[in-house]
Amino acid sequence: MAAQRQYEELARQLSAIGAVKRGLGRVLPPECPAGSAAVLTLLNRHGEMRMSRLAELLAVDMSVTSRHVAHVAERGWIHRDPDPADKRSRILRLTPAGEAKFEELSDLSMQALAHYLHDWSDDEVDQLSTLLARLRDSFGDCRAASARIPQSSQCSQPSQSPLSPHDVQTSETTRTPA
Amino acid sequence: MAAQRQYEELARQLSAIGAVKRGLGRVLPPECPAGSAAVLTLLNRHGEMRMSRLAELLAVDMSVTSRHVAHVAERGWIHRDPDPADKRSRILRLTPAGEAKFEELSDLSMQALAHYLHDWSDDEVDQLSTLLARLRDSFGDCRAASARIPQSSQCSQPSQSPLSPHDVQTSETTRTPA
DNA sequence: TATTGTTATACTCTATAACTATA
DNA sequence: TATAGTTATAGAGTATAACAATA
Repeated sequence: MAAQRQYEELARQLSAIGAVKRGLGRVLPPECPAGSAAVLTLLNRHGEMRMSRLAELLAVDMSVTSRHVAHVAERGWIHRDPDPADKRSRILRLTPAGEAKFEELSDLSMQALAHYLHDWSDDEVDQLSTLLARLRDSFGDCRAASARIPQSSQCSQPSQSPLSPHDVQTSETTRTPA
Repeated sequence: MAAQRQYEELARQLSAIGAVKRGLGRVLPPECPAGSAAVLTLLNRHGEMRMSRLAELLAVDMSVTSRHVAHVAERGWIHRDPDPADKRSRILRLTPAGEAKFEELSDLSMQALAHYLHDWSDDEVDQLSTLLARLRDSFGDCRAASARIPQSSQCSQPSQSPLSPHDVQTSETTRTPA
């Protein structure tokens, strides 16, 4: 449990981080905004999945996911095949064109990061990634059920014991068992 | 200079951090969206300033700043007095009502952070704040002049020697000497 | 009845460009 | 001519609610 002074500083930094995200977004081609890039990236990384799973990975509402997915589907970058096991669902997967587009986006992003972070050490990049993953995880813990925050108290649920850098990564894949 | 694999991971984490920001934004009262809260926070922290300075601290265009400022001014949370030294400029400063509103927002944000990050150590919070500050600084370096990113190369300008945690904070205050 | 996904609507944030007033 | 700030317009991202189809 940190001091208020530290939380204030963290809140300021989080508020300011939007500028970095916009900077990275500016290297993307106009036909592929950040939302579309996120869809392609997650499908490339995790393989085919349903809408609901993608919505969880994106951490946005399903309606938002639906719009992003429609955008990339219209451009032929993904297929939306009906799920034989559940006709309400659709299975999303990259097309060859989508894989090519992902590679193009990835190259652009990697060049930008290599440019801006040229004087960062490997450890620093890793540390930041790990802390961001854990940050998202800490917020995800208390989001789904009741987002109510009790007056100046702590989470009442049993604390998920301190995460090792390796554990953090699992949050993405364990939150949707089905 | 880190490996592509690390940049990919960082890019994913940055893309996902929006969920955290939205989570924090949800604790704010409806009459004070995140943009307004940022204005109040920066004026509270840095004291009175001009629009152009605030736009830099917010890291958004002046037109965006103008809208956020108009919103908080309409609610009586700041004053916009003409600058006697330059009649084009306006000096922004918190009103007593604005200070009270800031305290209210601060309390809400602090409660939320204390809630979600209850199992974070002091060091971890500090590390994340420091790395985020440095991240913003690294992107700010190459933003103003020519945002062109040379094909797979590095910044050609003399590298600002590795920052200590303390140096990072100065970037906000040194970028606008006038 | 509950769940998956889509669509309609509204709101926030942002950038570009045109404009006013002043330096 | 250049700069500080405002406003109009457009676009991306998001959430809520109503809806259709299926479980």
